[in-house]
Amino acid sequence: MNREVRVRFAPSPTGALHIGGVRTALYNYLFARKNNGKFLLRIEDTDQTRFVPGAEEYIKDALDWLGITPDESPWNPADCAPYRQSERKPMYMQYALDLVEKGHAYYAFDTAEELEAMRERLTAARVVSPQYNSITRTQMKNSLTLPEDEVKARLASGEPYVIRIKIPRKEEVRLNDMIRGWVMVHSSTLDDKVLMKSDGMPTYHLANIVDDHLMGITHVIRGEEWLPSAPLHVLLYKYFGWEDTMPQFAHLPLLLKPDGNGKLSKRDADKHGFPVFPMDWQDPNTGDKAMGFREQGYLKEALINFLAFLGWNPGDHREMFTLDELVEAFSIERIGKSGTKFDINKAKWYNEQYLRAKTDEELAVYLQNEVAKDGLEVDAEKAAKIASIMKERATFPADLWKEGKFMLIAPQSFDQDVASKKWNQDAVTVLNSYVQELAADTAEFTPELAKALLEKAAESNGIKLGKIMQAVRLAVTGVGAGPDLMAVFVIIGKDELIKRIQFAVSTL
RNA sequence: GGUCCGUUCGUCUAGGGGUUAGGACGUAUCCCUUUCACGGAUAAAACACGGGUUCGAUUCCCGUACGGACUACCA
Repeated sequence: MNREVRVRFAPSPTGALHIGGVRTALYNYLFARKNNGKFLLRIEDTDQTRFVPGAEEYIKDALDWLGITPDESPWNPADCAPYRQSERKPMYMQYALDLVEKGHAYYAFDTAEELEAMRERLTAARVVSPQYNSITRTQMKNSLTLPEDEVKARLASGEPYVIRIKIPRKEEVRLNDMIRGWVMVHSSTLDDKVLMKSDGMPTYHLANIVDDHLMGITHVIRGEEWLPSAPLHVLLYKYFGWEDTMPQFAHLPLLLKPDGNGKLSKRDADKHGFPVFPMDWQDPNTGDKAMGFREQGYLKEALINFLAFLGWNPGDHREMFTLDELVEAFSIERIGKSGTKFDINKAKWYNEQYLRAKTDEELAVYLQNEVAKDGLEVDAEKAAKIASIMKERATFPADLWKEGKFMLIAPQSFDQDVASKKWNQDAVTVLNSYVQELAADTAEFTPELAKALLEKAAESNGIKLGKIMQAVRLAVTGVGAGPDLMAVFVIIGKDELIKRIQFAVSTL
């Protein structure tokens, strides 16, 4: 059967969207575009206790920023609206009830205390994995053990209850994961998961299957943390009678900590000083702040390219890919199986590549913004010139200004190390001559002219230029390293240049 | 503990029964150069271990070890 490819990204709005979630969204987007299908966003907010204001908007903004905007979502709904599970609440119960009728699910009235007591009892009896399953359910309060009359009475009285799936005692459950191949699990290791919670909301397991079915989802591309519950999902498709249209599963390798082991977390961000969220975020409840890639100066092109390569590769030696090129090259077959450590250095490298690829005019805008933050101004033309000589040594747009402040601000002090090694009488002599040459010349000030005049000043004193270049740089910029000096001279202008040299000579 | 998943340079990975095991980031050295950077070149650096199958395994199979995920009325 040939259905239109439809995939979904289904985050839970419980905080900032983790970078691993962004990668999942990206892969879904790429797969949808590659196959001329649709990419939908569904908000999985069935846990009302974990609602965090602003989290939903954060998800939307992050995807928009990166250019992986869903075709269907709460903000641009289509045929499958609504796209928020909380708004779909009324439609889940009928499906749960359908399962109860078919004998694949049942009511359970156990309280939290009773469940806890059961687990303790089993643990004491040294049962390896205490769970609500085909054995233990016979000792609990549910519609399988209670008389029919009592079940009806309890339901009628409004007593809280949940609906649990009735996992078969012995059955081999198998699924063919697109990344991992056949995965087989015996039903005896599964437990009777809650499908409908006592607050009337479905759990993830139920809502996920019902919505994917109703929304015509053809492929479920999600993180590996879902693999253990996938057999349960397969069983649900079977019990609903939706096997024919059951989506194909693809469980993505996890994003791991850069050091040691384990899943990448916010703690790693704090520890290593790099972001694990796409954008800045402040939790409205706790006040906790987290930095974002965007605010740290990562370009969206770089983040996308970096993320795409965390677990996937094109099979050749190409490294640089635009979003469109990724769409063209993407395939699930080329996604790896093993977990991926998060290496921020690679992200920085990508950032440098994309930064240098930007035009001077684009970069000038970034630079002007940074300059403005310091209460200064620079016109677009000059900003572009600064950008052109600074971008080769910048990782982030902010570096253009951070590393190039001397372009607009005369040095008030000088690097002592360089001064002690390179500053000498020869340098002073040449610089004094240079000032005279500069003052006397009336031609248009160009890098070539600046160089010619400097050479003249050195030669007339019988001093080799190479001997005093570092000192000249120090005098004008205050530091011993930076872009081509003659280009710097022209940008700061002849008058300012003379002033700086005079200040340096009288100070050093 | 149980279930499931995984394991090629420090990191991301290509490859696949016979290869000098390839690329990228990072690291080191050299070249370019007025410095730094960019760029170019070179180098060090990997098939977890043990069995089996085979003429031959890094590649296929089985174990072991190690790592990870899951094990809620959270997703």
